[in-house]
Amino acid sequence: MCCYIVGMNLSVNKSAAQANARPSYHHGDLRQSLLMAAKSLIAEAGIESLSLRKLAERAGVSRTAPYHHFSDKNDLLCAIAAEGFCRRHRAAAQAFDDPNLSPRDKFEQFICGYIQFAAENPEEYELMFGRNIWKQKNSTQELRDVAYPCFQHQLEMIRSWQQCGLIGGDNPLRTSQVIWGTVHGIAKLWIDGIYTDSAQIEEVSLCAVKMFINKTA
Amino acid sequence: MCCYIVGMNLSVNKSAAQANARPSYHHGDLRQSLLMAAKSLIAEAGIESLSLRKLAERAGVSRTAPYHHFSDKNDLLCAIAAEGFCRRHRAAAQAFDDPNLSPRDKFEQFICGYIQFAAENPEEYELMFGRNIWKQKNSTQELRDVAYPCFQHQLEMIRSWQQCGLIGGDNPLRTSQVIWGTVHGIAKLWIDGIYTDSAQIEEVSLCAVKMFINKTA
DNA sequence: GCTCAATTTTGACAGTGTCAAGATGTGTTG
DNA sequence: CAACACATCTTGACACTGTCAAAATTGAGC
Repeated sequence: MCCYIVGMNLSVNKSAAQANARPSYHHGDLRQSLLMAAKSLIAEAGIESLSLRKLAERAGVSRTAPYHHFSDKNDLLCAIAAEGFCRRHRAAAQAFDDPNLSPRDKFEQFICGYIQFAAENPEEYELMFGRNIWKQKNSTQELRDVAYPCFQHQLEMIRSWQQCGLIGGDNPLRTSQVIWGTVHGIAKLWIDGIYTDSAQIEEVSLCAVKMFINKTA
Repeated sequence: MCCYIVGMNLSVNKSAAQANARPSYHHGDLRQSLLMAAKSLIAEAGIESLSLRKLAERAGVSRTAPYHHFSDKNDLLCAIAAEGFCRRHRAAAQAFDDPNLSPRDKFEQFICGYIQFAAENPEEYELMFGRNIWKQKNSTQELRDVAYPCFQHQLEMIRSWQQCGLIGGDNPLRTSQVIWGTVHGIAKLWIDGIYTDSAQIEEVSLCAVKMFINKTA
């Protein structure tokens, strides 16, 4: 496989399998390419079927090349998860800071948005909250640096909804854990294929909103 | 490895590695032995580290022997999960049918009992509700036959609590999905190691109970 | 006692993550 | 410009996995 020897002008008529062969020995931005390829592979066939070897092949690189950019398979997964937390965090913060929305609307937006995010990116969500990453000492420092503020933000939102009397519960931390558990559980049950009818996830989300909102409010 | 040749009277002074070697070629009840060994292996080191080969070795049998009792690794896992559903179902039904408990007590018992079951048997719970088993067409008919009545029973309990005005929500199915989601989510977040402080799982459960119960009741 | 089916074994294959050692570039210093 | 150091990439190898095919062993029924 000496595809890196060919000059740029000669690398035109090559087999489709080598379509993504790079012109030079050094890839240039392999780390980013690996992340991209990994995300597309995961979206195509699920996390559990992602192997470093298939990933390397798709990136047009040898089996062990990824090890120079990620110490581990776990390290790679953590990096992808971190990206997911950033995306989700931005979206949640944006809705919460929208001055045109009432607290009630924001709460509904949070619940439905969370579950919708998980439903639209099931494999990525599975990765972000899967046991493989968080169990034991598997989580990278980078991942924790991104994820913890995300969790903290949720806590602050819950606290604000409690303060304006929209939702009940005494201890904000416990309340936050319950509500987070609810959206996480609904998302998980749906993603994992336990809820048989998947079309009504929106209805379930709205039902959760109604059950948490104070009737007196 | 001709350990099955030795007569019963000669099989006394053997190495510790062959402690669980059986006296005859045919095991007798290998299927049950495999289930037992699998459960203990899972409890020891988690599901993901369970391999059929290690399992066979612990059962004192060759690598491929399990394939005559389970068509698949997945088949074995489904069988273990089915056992878990039976246990959980019995416990839940027993509490619900206790005539000495008020509806409120039963509800609290259900929420706390569910989460406690998951917390005490994290690996088994992970197996029962893990994606590997339910995703795609992986679930065995046997597993579904055991699990679906379990889900149905939950729905009926929720419906009864709604009818006596203990909890809100209109559509019983949706309400059931939300509450199930809540306990499942709390359990999962704890099992997967995302809640940092694990000692207060009881408090979280009680907070969930309070948030769902109607204030007017 | 012989046959047959159930059960278990050995052999093999493709796939996985990961380490060690060698090959190939790129940049930096004399 | 030459030589060296270093980052990057490759090949080779190892142990481990699930699973199939073919052979071996055993117990039950005629």
